[in-house]
Amino acid sequence: MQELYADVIIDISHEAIDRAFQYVIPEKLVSQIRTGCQVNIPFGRGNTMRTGYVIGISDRTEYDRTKIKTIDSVCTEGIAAPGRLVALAGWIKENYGSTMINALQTVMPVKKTVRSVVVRYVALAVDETDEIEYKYMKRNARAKLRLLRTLKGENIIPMSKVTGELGVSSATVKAMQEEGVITVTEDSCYRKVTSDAVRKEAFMAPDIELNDIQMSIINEFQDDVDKDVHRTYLLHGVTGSGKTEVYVQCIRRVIEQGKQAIVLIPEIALTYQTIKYFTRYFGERVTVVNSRLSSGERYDQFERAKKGDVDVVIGPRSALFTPFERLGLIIIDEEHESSYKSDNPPKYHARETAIERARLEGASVILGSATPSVESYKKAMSGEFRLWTMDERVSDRKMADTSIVDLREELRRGNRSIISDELAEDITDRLSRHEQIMLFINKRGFNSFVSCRNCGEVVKCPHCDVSMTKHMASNGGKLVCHYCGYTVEEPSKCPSCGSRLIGGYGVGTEKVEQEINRMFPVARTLRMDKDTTSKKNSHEQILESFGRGDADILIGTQMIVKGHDFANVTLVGILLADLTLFDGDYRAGERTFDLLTQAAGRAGRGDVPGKVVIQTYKPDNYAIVAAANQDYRSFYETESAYRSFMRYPPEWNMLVIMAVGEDEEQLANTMDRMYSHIRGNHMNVRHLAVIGPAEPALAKVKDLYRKVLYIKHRDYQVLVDVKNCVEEWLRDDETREINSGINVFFDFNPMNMY
DNA sequence: TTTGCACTAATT
DNA sequence: ATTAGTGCAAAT
Repeated sequence: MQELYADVIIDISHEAIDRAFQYVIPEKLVSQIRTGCQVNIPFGRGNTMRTGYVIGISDRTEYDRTKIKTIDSVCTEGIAAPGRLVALAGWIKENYGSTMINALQTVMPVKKTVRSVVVRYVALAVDETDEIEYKYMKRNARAKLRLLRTLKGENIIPMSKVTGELGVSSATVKAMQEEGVITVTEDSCYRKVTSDAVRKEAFMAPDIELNDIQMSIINEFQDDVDKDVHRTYLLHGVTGSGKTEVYVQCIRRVIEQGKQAIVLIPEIALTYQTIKYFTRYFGERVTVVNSRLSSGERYDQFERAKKGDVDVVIGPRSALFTPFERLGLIIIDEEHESSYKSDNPPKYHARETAIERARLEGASVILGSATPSVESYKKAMSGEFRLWTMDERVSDRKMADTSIVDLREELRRGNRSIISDELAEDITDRLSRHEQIMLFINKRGFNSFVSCRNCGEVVKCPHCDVSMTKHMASNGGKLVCHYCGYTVEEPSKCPSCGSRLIGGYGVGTEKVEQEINRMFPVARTLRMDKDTTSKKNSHEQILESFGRGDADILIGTQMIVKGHDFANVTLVGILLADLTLFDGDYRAGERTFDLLTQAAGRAGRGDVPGKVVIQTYKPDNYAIVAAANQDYRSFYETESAYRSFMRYPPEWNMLVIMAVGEDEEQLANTMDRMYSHIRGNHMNVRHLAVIGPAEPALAKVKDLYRKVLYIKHRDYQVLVDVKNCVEEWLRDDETREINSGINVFFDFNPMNMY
């Protein structure tokens, strides 16, 4: 019989061995070992027993057979949840393309980094040091002596100082520890994640009366839960229709069954408000993970979850991997958000991954959005997802009035400013009534580019092949690259032809603020974009300040649209709705629709009806018109027809293979070879489109050249086959030599075009 | 020549 | 992370 081999990731947190090692699977263990198993294996020169995770099984060796050792045993009390998470990691690796290590690290609660939080201290273990000091001097044990003398003066010092400043190796410390001269102590700290203020409101939820739609949805969910039926539900609810209340009630049903729930929300929505809402219902049985937690703190939360100390975990994408023992429900709020797609490998989508995890563990999934992704809505239409629709606002509040302003018309009338006459009039009106205004423009900076009117040259970043954005500083203009952060002083004459006719074009948030201050000197303005929110908490501070009424007008990029709700905002101005339309990728229409719908949803949440002014050069565009009418269905019909006509997702699937390298010529060579290899291996696959190699819109970032191949096919699995084929080709020794220094990434159904 | 120490390289 | 092997300098 053919001998089988297992790829094992050793449970040691060190970069150099953070890869798979092959082991022989002994015959008697063949039946027990599968991907995700935890095994004991001999490792290293001393063959010390260690644990590891089986991440793959194959029948061929990729290493000298005589040097392959044998698996000792299987860990029987295999921790169930992480075991399944390894299987999930395997699924991620297969479907999104990455190394297993990357996939494992994404999925597993990272022990590696938790170590960094454990602080180790070194202290003297003996009272009398003279004798030992003399002994070390005699033996010329310089490192030991150094440590001993330092300890004499300071009693206790952190390990980092010993290995760093003092230059004493860990081996020496260990030796001294064994001699009994010193002791090493570990100190790990647990920290509370939710603030005291939030905890004070635990279990204080008011009894909200549910409306009929909410009731029927919850009842249906209850029925399914009782029958142990697990599905994916798409909750399509307009802003203010009470989606969160539905989430809470569904979570309750799941907890009653003794199961746990994960709630995913976009990072930007992870605010004090959201946490408070859930804490009111679930008290200290709910916990929060977010990127501001150190990985150690996150590990603590994961451990609490695993032990069963909490029932609900709220967090961004990464919270999906909370190791609950009995997972019952995964909720993804604002499921259309692009932040659910990871932007580094493995580029997994949390929505699809959540559905897979739910399948593996027998749980349900609820996807919620006011503007569902075309992908999800299509599945809801086909019956793959159960569709729940809530199209009424909870307390009968009216939708805002919307007005589309044609900027071409405005220009013809001679208004060259950023603010149309209609919007200006509305602003004046709201200011006089002491109501608040939000102005939205999806570009930060002052001018979006700087060009020369003499020679037409646009100033580009020397590292990135992108035009540079002009920002205003106290000491004049600066040009900033939004991709790598490279900054230069604004040139006074054209760097290419020397002409003085050089100037900035295109409007950003800074320019808008200046213009507003000029037109409405009495108005107090606040600006919110990546530049004003770089500091910790500044995001919340700006929103809170605006909520208190410290300013009349809030100007910002999309982050203001996804922020809080303000009762006093009665006017929302979208200054240039088509900015997102010109992004040039197939999701541009969807992104525009989402942004506009959300922006419109900001107006008129209080008692006063709101108004939305959408300024655009394309007043007839379907996404803009549909958003103005708050008509999701009509948007979906048009968008979905366009997607299938153009062979884009979700009708078709798409794989982008990107290669990155310093040497442009070598890169081109690699991509040509890759193209031929794919073609050669998929000759019999009908309707497989292989496009490229092409230059992406950003052909160079941070001095690294990029080239892409686009692969399209109806069947996702075909794309996975292509990916596997390329991966195998990359592993080949001959190819590896030619491709050295080039990195290849895969992106399935990308969220941004390359 | 022996011994203890610091450092390196490799892990299937 | 662990450890066998290496070279070095002091001790015998």
